[in-house]
Amino acid sequence: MAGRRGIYGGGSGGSNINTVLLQNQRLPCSSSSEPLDSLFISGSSPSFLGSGSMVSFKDVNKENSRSDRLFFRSFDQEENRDEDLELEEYFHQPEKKRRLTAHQVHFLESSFEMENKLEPERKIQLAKDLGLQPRQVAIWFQNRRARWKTKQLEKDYEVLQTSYDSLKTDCDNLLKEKDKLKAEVDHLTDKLLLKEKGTGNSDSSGSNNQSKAPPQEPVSDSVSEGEVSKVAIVACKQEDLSSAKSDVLDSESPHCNDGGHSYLLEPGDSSNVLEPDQSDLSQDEEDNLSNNLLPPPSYGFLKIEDADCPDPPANSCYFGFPVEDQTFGFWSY
DNA sequence: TTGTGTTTTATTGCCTCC
DNA sequence: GGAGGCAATAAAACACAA
Repeated sequence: MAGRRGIYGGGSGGSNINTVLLQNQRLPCSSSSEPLDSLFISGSSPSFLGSGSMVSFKDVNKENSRSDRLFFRSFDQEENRDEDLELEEYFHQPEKKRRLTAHQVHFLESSFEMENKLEPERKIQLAKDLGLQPRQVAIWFQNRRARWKTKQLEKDYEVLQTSYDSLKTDCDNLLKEKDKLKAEVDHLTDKLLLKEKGTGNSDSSGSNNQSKAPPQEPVSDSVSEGEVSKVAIVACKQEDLSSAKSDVLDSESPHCNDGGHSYLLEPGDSSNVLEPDQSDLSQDEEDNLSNNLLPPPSYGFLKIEDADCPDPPANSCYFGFPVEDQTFGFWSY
C-alpha cells in the first residue's frame, strides 16, 4: 500500500525542487479563476505537471519577492555558486504544509456540495482544474467528509438532547400527577375507613332484620357509600390519567410522533409511571376494584402494548426522528 | 512576542470491496 | 492483491489573548 502513501504519490524526490518553485511562482496568480498550468508547464520539465499548488498565505506576504527572484532566475539561466548553495538549501528544506488558496477551497467546497464522494474521473478533473495532485484532492475530500460527519454528529446530539429534555419534562409531570392522585386516594381511603368503622359498629349492634332485608332494593342503595367513593376514585383516576396521557402523547414531543407509542422510558422505569404502582393500593382494594366495579382495562393506566398505535419500530429507542436522523447514516460509505 | 487553542493538510494503519 | 475509504493522529498554519 506504500504506493498511495508519501507526498502526493508521484512528483516527490527529485522533483520536489520544481514543486516548491512552482508553488511559490503561482502565488501572484492564485486569485485568478483560470488554472495557469500551461504558463508554468511550458518549457519546464515534465515533473511540473500536476505539481502541488498549495499556497501559504504567509508565503504570499513574506516570500513572494524571493520566490519571484528564484523563479525568474531559473529562467534566466544565471549561474552563481553562492546563490546555488542558497537555492539548494532552500529547496532541500523538508516540504512544508501549504494551505489551499481561497479559490481552490471554494472550488472544492462547491464540488463537495454536489457530491461528497469522489469518483476517479472527477478527482482527476478537479486536480487538473485546480492545479493540485489528485491525491491532494482525495485527501481534501476525505478530511472534508470527516468534518461534515463531526458536524452531523453534533447536530444529532443536539436533537437527542432536546428530545431527552422534552421526555424528562413529560416524565416529571406524570410523576407529579401520580403523586397527587396517590395522595388523593390515601385521603379518600382514610375517610372511607373511618366511615366504615362508624357504620360497622351500628350495624353490629342493630337488629338482624336489616340483614334479612330483601335484596331487591335499588342498586344505588345496595352499594355502600364507600364503594361509591371507590367508583369515584377510579373514575377520577381514569379520567386524570387519560388526560395526562393525552397531554404526553398528543404533544409535539418527538417520542409520540409514531402514533402514540410511548417509548419515553427505560423498561425499568416504565413501571413507575405507566403501570399501576403495586404499593398504591392494598391487594384487597385492587381486587375489589377489578372484580366488583370496573373491568381491569378501565383502570386507566396505559400499557405500552395496549396503546392504539402502529407497530413500533424494531429499534425500541425510536425517538420519532426522521429516518435519516435515526440511522446516523451520513451517507452510505 | 509568545503561549495556547483551533483548523487544516497529510500520513498511517486497518478494513472492505472487487 | 490493489484501490479506496475511514479513524486516529501528527504537524504545520493560523488566530488570538496576554
